[in-house]
Amino acid sequence: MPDRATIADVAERAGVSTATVSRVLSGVGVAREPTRQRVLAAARELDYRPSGIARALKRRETRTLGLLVTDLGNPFYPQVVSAIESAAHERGYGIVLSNGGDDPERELEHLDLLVERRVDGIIVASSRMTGRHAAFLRRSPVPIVLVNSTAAGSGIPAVATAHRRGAEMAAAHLVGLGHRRIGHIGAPSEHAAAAQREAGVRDALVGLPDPVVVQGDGHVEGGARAAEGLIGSGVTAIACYNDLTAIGALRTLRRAGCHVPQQLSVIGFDDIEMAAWTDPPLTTIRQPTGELGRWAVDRLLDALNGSGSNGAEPRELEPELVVRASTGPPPPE
Amino acid sequence: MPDRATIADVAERAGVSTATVSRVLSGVGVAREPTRQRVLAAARELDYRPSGIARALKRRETRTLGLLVTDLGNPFYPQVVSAIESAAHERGYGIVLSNGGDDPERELEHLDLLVERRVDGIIVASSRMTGRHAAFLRRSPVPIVLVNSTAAGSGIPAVATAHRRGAEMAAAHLVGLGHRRIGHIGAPSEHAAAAQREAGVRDALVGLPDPVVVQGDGHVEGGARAAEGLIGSGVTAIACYNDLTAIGALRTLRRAGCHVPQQLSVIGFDDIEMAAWTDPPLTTIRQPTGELGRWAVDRLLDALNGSGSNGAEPRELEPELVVRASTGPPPPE
DNA sequence: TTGAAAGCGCTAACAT
DNA sequence: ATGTTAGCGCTTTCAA
Repeated sequence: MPDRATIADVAERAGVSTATVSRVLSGVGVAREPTRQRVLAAARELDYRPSGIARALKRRETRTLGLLVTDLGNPFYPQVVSAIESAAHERGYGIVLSNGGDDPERELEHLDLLVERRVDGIIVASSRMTGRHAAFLRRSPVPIVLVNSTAAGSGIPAVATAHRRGAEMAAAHLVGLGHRRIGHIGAPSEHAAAAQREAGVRDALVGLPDPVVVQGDGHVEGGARAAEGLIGSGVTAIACYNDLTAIGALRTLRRAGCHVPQQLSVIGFDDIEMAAWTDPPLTTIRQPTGELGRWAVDRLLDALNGSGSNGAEPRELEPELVVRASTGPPPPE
Repeated sequence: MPDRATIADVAERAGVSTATVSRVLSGVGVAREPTRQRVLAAARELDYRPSGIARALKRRETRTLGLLVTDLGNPFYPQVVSAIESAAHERGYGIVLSNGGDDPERELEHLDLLVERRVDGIIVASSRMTGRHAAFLRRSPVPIVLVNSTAAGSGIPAVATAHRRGAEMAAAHLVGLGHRRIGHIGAPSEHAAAAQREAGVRDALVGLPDPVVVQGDGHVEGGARAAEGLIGSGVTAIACYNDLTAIGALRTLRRAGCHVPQQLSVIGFDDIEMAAWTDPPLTTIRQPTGELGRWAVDRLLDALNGSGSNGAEPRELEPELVVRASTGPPPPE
């Protein structure tokens, strides 16, 4: 492959200085029309592509954002990644993807690499958020924003779904259908949203019996196991921590010969794509992934421009109830 | 934020030249131990991180690979992305993610951006591959490798699952169970693997009736619709283009009151995570995503080092039959 | 063993 | 309206 044309090559061919080429191509400053045309022609003929590297070195910004994801295995995250990529792209930013795994050490290493690559900012999308985790994120030499998890008190800006509100909507939906004894399959406390979602369920249950709470693991297996504990507990509906949990619960119930929603209602959280494909299709709370991505990117860019309404409260986005077929009125007594 | 320390700052603090700092930190060349220590200390004290940008400009390589994905909506791709990211990371490369969408125009634009960012090479992961598509990929000024789709005759290196072989394994599994009349739900021909998978099914059916082939769309909806056409066709088993298709088929069959696998067997392809969660859990052909990622990265790096065993045949990787519960013997006559 | 200096390809003052 | 020039932060000859 012949070496790529540089700005000097274009300048020479067009018979102008590199400065002029730069001006014409970046549309900044002015140039007489004939000059402009010559430059454009030369650039085209040489198939010239400006070097983002050289530009980044000069401008001291790469127009690149780091995206650190810990759990691409959860089908919710690809949606978020996709949304973030689109939002960034629209604003002229590229995304360097880092698959953190769940090991903070490894994650620290990834962070370092992102910093060496001189990303302008970093988005961390992860459901789990421990204190240790937050501690080293705070030390980042680059602006960070968290998506869908908050590092309480760390001052790290975050944008998240209104988890508590969403869970309340879920439980309220069940109550509205006539359910009074409600079960909740929760997630371990390192899931940043676990406590809020449980609280939300309780919010909807004022004046009603407390929910029967059992612990899952945020995945299908945990949901399946936890659901066993709920069978015969007298609950007529289960609000699950997330869709994966609900899918597990659905499986257990089916195997136990328990009909959903005739005998028991199940509601999830997230609205991952496959929620529509379960049997019965899952009623759930949709997280606004598109908005989440857009806000995360915008907040980060704000921070870069110093116009940071920084720290402050996490920005909360409203979720939405999606009624499908896994919920219905409780069975008659 | 105070400006990041540069190599000059470190040099000054350690009382040496920048050249020495560079040598010590990149471990190239030699330095007396005391010098080394002083440099290391200075770097640590200043929390120095070399600028990958400046380095890239000098070395003319970014140690970054572009990853162009067209269909993050298909749950198979996150697995591939994850595998590629890990493989690249292990070899010291970062990944710039581009979410192509399915529009070749848009994709071209993404490609351009990757080139401007001076990625060292590009991996394209996409199930669809039209002639037009291949045509512009061939013009890329940067080495490309295709994952799981081949651009026949384009000479673009590719690594893919042995689709034909996999489909044959699927159909052979059904035949082995005693099935003789087999249905196949295919995908539109712009899916690079569609033809091969159909051929594979036929391969396993020598001496048996031809398969009954109906067309899906590679997604759940298409699978569901296509399966309707198969009910009452006399087939006792369905080999599906992929898992999403199979999930759609499962849904249709359940609604039609047709028991799987007692009355009809269903087998998928891909082994996406949720294949294990369907009801019944889906028997399928597992694509070796980890290997796929590793090979793709390695092939690309080979091309970068000129040691390209280039063009040549697409490298084919062996899939694996995963038997779950959606397949069984045909019903007695 | 270490240092001086010349770029890598661009942009942005500053001149003209 | 256009050109000259000084870097951005590194690596890498080449000299000492």
